[in-house]
Parts: sequence; structure tokens; C-alpha cells
Amino acid sequence: MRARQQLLASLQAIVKDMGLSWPEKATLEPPRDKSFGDLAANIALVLAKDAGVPPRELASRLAGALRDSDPAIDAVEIAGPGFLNVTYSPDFWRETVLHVEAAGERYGATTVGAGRKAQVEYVSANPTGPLHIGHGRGAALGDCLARVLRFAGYDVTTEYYINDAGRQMRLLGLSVWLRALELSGRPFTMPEDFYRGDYIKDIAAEMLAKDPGLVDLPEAEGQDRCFEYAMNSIMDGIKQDLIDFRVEHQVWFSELSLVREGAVEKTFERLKAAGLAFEQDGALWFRTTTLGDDKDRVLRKSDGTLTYFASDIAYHDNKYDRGFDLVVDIWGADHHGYVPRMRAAVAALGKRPEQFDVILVQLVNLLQGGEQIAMSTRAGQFETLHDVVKEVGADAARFMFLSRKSDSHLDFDLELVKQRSMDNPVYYVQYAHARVCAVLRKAAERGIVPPARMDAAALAPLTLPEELDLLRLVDRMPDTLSAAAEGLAPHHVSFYLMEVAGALHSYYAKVPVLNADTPETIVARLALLRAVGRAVANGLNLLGVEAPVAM
RNA sequence: GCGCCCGUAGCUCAGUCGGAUAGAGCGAUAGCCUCCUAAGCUGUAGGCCACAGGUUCGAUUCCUGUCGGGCGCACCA
Repeated sequence: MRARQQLLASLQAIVKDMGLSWPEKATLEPPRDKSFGDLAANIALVLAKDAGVPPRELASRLAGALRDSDPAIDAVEIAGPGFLNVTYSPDFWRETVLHVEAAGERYGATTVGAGRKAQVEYVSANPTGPLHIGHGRGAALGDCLARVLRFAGYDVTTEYYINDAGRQMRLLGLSVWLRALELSGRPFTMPEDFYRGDYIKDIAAEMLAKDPGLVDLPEAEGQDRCFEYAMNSIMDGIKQDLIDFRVEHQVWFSELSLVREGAVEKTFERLKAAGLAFEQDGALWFRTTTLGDDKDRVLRKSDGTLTYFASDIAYHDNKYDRGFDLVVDIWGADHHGYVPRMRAAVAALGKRPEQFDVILVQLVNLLQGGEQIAMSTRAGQFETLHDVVKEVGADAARFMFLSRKSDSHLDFDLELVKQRSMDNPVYYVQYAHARVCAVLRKAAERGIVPPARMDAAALAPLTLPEELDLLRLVDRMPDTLSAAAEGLAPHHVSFYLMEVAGALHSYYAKVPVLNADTPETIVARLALLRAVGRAVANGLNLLGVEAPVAM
């Protein structure tokens, strides 16, 4: 926000001149009530004690200095216990259009990330079956967060961790193998905990069609082959589902590769050297209790196999080795008990707590017309991400996922998501963009095209309160986006867009653009709409939602 | 039993580092197309911010406790 930055600079200079230091608790923010001006500062309240002056008196001194310091400021008022309510001039707000025009597709981008390397790991579902709706939420969130972080100046890498080394994978191979035996009429017994989904049978049938001799192989080799084939087949499906959902992963990282390269053993040595690993009851333990966990954790089980945790530590070690300053993991909320031990691991690797973040995504409740759809293994009921995206479209699904904060439960109602109402705000926002485009298109048909770069003076006809409101909103965009990045909270983007869309629809209904009184007013209003449309388009792009030019 | 998350309008949810009179949509209800896209706009009703204490100039926000809901508490992943 230009206004915020400018005011911050002015106030900081004034406070410094008074021989005082800028307190951390000072805030500058748009007040709830518009009559309180454009920005409210609590600096006098926070600083009063240090200055040894009552808040209102300090506020009065600051106000005087502020009025003299910046000609763009129209008014400074002292309110309540000592707030400074600052109002900027209409000219100042009109310049917002010029800033949008200059920045174009980059409008809203900031440099708060300062080029720091960040990694976002998300989805990372075991390749034992297709992605379901819950994975979709994590996928949308991770993908959007990556875009938001990039826009805020981070150097972001997106990654999917493939758990291809554990017990689940052996079980997958076994399940396919047994199905293959079944399909070939060979004797077999199904254990309790094998994978039962129909896709397992499909994979087995597919393998037999290509190689009927499969079932004649020795058991170990057959199961190995089944595992490899099944995993690749399922991973291909997962990758395609993610592509269809417009979700990007730049790196596909194999757990098995860590084990094979000895990275896990190397990590063990590291922990042992730090005195954090010990043997007990035939197992290798990690003393996470000294680092905030509530019990110690096993790394290598007494049967010699590794725990998932062991390779996950090695994986995170690998991440930091690749130079990431910030590592963000997105997990299902049912894994929250795993957080303390991972934090302990990161600490053991010598990293600061702020270099590691976990976003826990709450579960998704899939509904149809208010009725809960059972997430059973039974096929056909839109339980997979693929089916849901096919049914409601990527735009609506993404927007729905991204308009809740991640730690609240999400009711995903297929009927509502298909509806064109405010229950499904994606249309509301997209419609705002389409409307802007429609007006600009119609203007062009009449031969009216505002210059790509407006002249400041040509914006003077923008005097209505609604127009200044729109400009203030657009000016706020960079702040909103950087807050979303720093808070790892993409839902701020969605809410911001709904607010902008609301202001635009309201303006559209109330103020004629093409039928304005003078040609100068028409051009100025077109330029305003174009700027608002640009802001909406940039925001939608961060959500990975299309900004249609017509609806 | 212990730990984490949640509790804000009838419903679904926002509310940033503690700020001024508590926010939106849906639903309810009353209106608005001779005029740039009605997938829209304008009004009205609707609140003990779960409850009780504490911290301070000020608490929906921070702390403690209680109640209610969800999820964890593996040599599973």
C-alpha cells in the first residue's frame, strides 16, 4: 500500500527527530469506519509512556509535524484516546491507476521475500491409490501458496515427496500380486490389511495382459515387479490429476532414493555425533524429548527396518542442504501429532524454528445438497479429486478450497459449488472481471480507448466517493498479498478479491461509465475499471483461477 | 487421562502485532432491468464474539480455568 508506506516513512522520520525509537507495537491500518480517514495510527498511544507525554498531547505534536511533512496528506485528526486519523488527497489516490498501469501483470507484487529460497512440499500422498478430495485441498493450498510467495519475492520450489520405501509399498506390491494370482486362477490367501480398491484389480489385469507369465515368477520377484508397476501406474494417475487441477510440482522426490544413497545412515551418524541417538531394546532411538517432544522416537526398528520418521529427517536434511531458507510442509490435520518430532528434528539439524513451518489442513466434508457423501472405498460417488474436478470444474473447486483458512473444517457441497450464487463466490469474482472487460470492449467498439498510460491530470474526473473507495482498495493489494505470504495464508487473497468484486459491482450498478456526462469522464472511468480489472485478474491468477473476459 | 485445533448472526465463514459503534455472503424479508452483462445492485431484520475469572488506558484477539465439537497420543505412514 503506497499510502501506508508513505505514512510510515513520514512518521518514522518525525519520531526519530523527537529522539524516540519506533516501537514494534505501532500499527498503521485502514480504520473500520471510513469517517476516521484513510489510515489510523496508534503510534501516540504506544509511544506515550516512553515520551513521558499524555497520548493525546503527543498525538497533537505528531499531527502538526505530519501536516507539514507531506503535501499529499489532506487532513490529520486526533481521535479517541489518541489515534491519528490521516486522510490522503484525492489526487494521491487517483495516482493508484498510474501505478497499476506501470506494474501491469506484476501489480501487487512485493519484495518482502527478498529473494529468500523457500520450498513448499505438499500433497505427497502415498502412491497407493488415487487422490481424494482431501488431497485436493492440500494441493490447491500448496499451489496457491507457492504462487503467493513468488509474487512476494521468494524464490520458491514446489515439491512432492514420494513415499516409495515403506511397508505400505510392500503391501501395495503384495496386493497386486495376489490379485494377479486370483485372476489367473492360482491359489492365494488375502491378508487382513491389503489394498482392496478395484483399481488394484485393474492394475493386476493390465499387467497380466502384457505378460501372462507374471504369475510364474518367484514370489519375491513377482511382488517386486507388481510394486514397481503399480506405483508407476498410480503415480502417473496422480500426476495427471494434479495437472488437470492446475497444480504444479517442480520436483518429485523419492524416499527410496534417500535410502539407497545412504542419506538416512548419514543422518543417523549426525544425530549420534550430537548425542541425540541411542540404542535400546534392539532399536535405534532419537532423543526428541530434549527438543520439545513428549517422548523419544524410534528411527530403526528392532527388526532392522527404518521408520517413516527416519527417512523424513534425512529428507529435511536434504532440503536444507539444497539451500532453502524456509521449508514449508503442508500436512493433513490428522498428522498434527507429528509436528513436535519434526520440529525436534529440524532443531537437531541446526536450523532455527522460523526456518520450518507446517500448515495443517483440516479435513474436507464432502456433501451433496446438504447430505454427507460417505467417503467409503466404494467407487463412483465423486470421492476422488479427479471426479470432483470433472464435476464442478477446477476454478470452482480451487476457489472453494482457497476461501477458508486451512485450520477450519471445510464443507464441500457439490451442489453449492456448481451454483452461481454467493455461496459459490468464484462466479462473483470472475463476473467482476468479465464485466470490466465487457465495458472496455464496448468502449473500444465506439472508438474509445484510454491510453495505455494515463496522464495524471486526465484522472481528475474521478471524484465520486465510490471511485475513491475503489482506488483505496486497489492500493491495498500489495499489503494484502504480502500479509498472505508472510502469514502463509492464501485465503486472504480470496477474501480480498470478493471485497474488490463487491465494490466493482456496486459501482457498476450505480455509476454510468460509457454514458457518463463528458468524454473526459468516460475515459477516466474506463481507466479506473481497467485498473480494477487488472487487480482482479492478478489476484485470480494467484489463486490459479481463470479470469474470463466474458461470461 | 495428556496434547493440538476449533467455538463469532438461523446457516457457511472473515476479523493481521490487543484498538474506536462487530463484518460478509447465504437464507428470511421489501424493492431495482426503456440505460455499459440481473451470474448483478439497494434496503430491513438478525449478536451475552461458548462460559467464568485475570492482565491494561483498551480484550472477539493475550493468560488461566470450565463446558461443547474435531483430531492425535506406534518399534504405522
